[in-house]
Amino acid sequence: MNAIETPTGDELLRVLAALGNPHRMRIVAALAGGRNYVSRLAREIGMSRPLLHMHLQRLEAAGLVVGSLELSDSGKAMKFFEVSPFAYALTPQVVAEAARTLSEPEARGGAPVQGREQGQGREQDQDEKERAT
Amino acid sequence: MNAIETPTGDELLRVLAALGNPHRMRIVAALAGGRNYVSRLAREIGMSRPLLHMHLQRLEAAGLVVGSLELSDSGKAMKFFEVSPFAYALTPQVVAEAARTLSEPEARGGAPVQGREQGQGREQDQDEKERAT
DNA sequence: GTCACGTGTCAGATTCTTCTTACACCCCAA
DNA sequence: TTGGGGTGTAAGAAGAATCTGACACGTGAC
Repeated sequence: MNAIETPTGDELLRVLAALGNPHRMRIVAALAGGRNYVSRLAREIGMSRPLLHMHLQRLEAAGLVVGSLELSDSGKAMKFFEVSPFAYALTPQVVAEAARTLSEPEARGGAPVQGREQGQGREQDQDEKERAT
Repeated sequence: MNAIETPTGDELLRVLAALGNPHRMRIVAALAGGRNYVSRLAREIGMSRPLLHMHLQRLEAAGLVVGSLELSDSGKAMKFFEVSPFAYALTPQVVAEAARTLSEPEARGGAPVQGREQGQGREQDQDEKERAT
């Protein structure tokens, strides 16, 4: 199901913000060449593990990669990551459509729940005379 | 010429970072509905003009909108903006391809030149033992 | 037990982005 | 000259993102 569909505003926003970072682009690129576990990936791309961990969280929250904790043959728990086959089209129309379903800042940054909370319909309507000299 | 092509790493990065912001998504959405000039657009989407100016700069630097200073019939100089017909495909392969041509942080943030500086071929190769306790 | 290698997470410093406020300039109308 | 509406930009505050270093835990090999 990697057909190109219309994402919600928050989803597209998460995807774009996640991919709009050079480190995360490199991470996705590295994982596109095959799955890998965190420590090894950190070594390969020259990044500290805590940092990589954070970036992977962001990518996973955006649905761009998926991680699974597996047991190696030697009994060590290793977290493998791989890219999910995402496919987004980026055009003015798509952006315009997505922008209509953008939620408020609090709802976005607050809790990364995937349950849709209803749009509050709050549009901006004040006529903002900010030039008050 | 809005055919879907392979962007350079820096270009794609600028596009994604530019679009990965709720305000800028709304700006693109508003401009997708027709061209507009800065002050009016600021009033319509409820944003201060200096702030909108900054966001528009970012969008223009990413090539997503184009602005042109025009003279109104009453002689006032007005800066009109409109969306450029961009079209990017966002898939792991595209990201992987783009990531190979990512330049260094200084070159990215430093000067937004569009002249292509040749890829320096610097891959990460050091084996980074960051665990030095 | 100790070491090597895997996992995760937290606190704090640093750096980047965002946003407001204030200023300067131009043109036309009253 | 004053006022309204357009433009642009710069300084500094506020906030968010990034990054490091240190900690805690688990397992297999020596």
